[in-house]
Amino acid sequence: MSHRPFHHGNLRAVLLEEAEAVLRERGVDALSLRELARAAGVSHGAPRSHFIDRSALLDALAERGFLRLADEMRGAASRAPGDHALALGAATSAYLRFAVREPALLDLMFAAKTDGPSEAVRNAADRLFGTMTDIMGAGVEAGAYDARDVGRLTMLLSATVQGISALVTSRRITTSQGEALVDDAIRIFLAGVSAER
Amino acid sequence: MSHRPFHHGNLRAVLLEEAEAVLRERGVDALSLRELARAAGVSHGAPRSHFIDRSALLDALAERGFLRLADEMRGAASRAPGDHALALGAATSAYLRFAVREPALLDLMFAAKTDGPSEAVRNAADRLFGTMTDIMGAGVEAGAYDARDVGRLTMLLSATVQGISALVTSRRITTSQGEALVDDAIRIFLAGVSAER
DNA sequence: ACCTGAACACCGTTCAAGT
DNA sequence: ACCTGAACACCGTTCAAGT
Repeated sequence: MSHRPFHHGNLRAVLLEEAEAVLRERGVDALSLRELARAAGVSHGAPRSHFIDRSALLDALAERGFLRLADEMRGAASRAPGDHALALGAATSAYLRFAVREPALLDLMFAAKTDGPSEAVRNAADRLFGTMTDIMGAGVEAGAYDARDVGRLTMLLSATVQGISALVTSRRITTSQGEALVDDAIRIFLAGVSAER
Repeated sequence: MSHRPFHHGNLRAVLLEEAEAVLRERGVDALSLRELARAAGVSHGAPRSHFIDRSALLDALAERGFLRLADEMRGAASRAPGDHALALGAATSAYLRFAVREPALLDLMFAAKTDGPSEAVRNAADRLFGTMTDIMGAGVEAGAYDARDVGRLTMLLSATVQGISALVTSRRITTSQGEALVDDAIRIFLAGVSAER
């Protein structure tokens, strides 16, 4: 049975993987459903069974991007369980590395879509934000700042890391300038909140 | 003479203006050279005389975006010449308003292009950064921080404002949350740098 | 449930030709 | 110098038909 040993039930996964590669190597503009279909060895109409249109594919990519980034940040932070400052640095540094590795994907994740994000994308973005909140929450027990500052500190830090990533991926600054900037931001934020009260 | 009273020497300007409108109302994906040509009443090959290809048009849009944003920030800051904190708040708030007004354009300005920004776009981005540096520089005379902190404070602030804008345009947070966040960021940055030394 | 393949409308890009 | 219009290759999307 199944003279097409490859995609039987996993065409969706194959398309997504290939799409991620194209995105990484040639950018969004080079992403075409028909080309993905050719690469997967199926007819040009086949992707339709898994993605209603091109933007649905882009949404799925953005969704997976958020989930991966959340995982990578959580993983980085967990490798320095005792030291909160170190964990925070590791997590933000993981964000920046993701940005450098997948610039077009990050663009997609924060694209200004006219109708706003789909529910799936929104949920995945919330997952990332939740992960960041968890990481920042650990700073309270470490005595780095007050519990009631966690919310806005998390928002502020995620915005700043995203902004620094945008500067790096758009080639406004180098990766190492970006790294130094992230370190600066964390230090100044922590100094700033404690100086404020 | 000139039975086509409209575009004689200004087709380029007409195309750009129409392109900005399409970008604002329907996003980048809806931007087509052929449609712009139709709207301008010229043949589909005509834009070629002014933009070598679609990405050259996008570059021109990004370039103009940077120049406009720089102007708007400078204008906002100059309306509070005496009070540096007020001027800084006005300038960053102008950034955020630009982001809300032109989300797709801002995306274009910070897009992660595979080959990096063109020279024209890079120069325009430098202009924006120069404007921000000038605005931050005024804080030294006002005694808000040390002259040698201006560089990284400017980088940090521009990254943060860009990141907050991205959160707003991607509908992760509301505009008013974004405004509050910008105010927070400025206050914490200024508290942080002075606490550091 | 998933994929094929024809059909349609639209696009970017090139280029010889006009003015 | 700028614009026209044909030509080409490619695309997204739809849909009846197959398995």
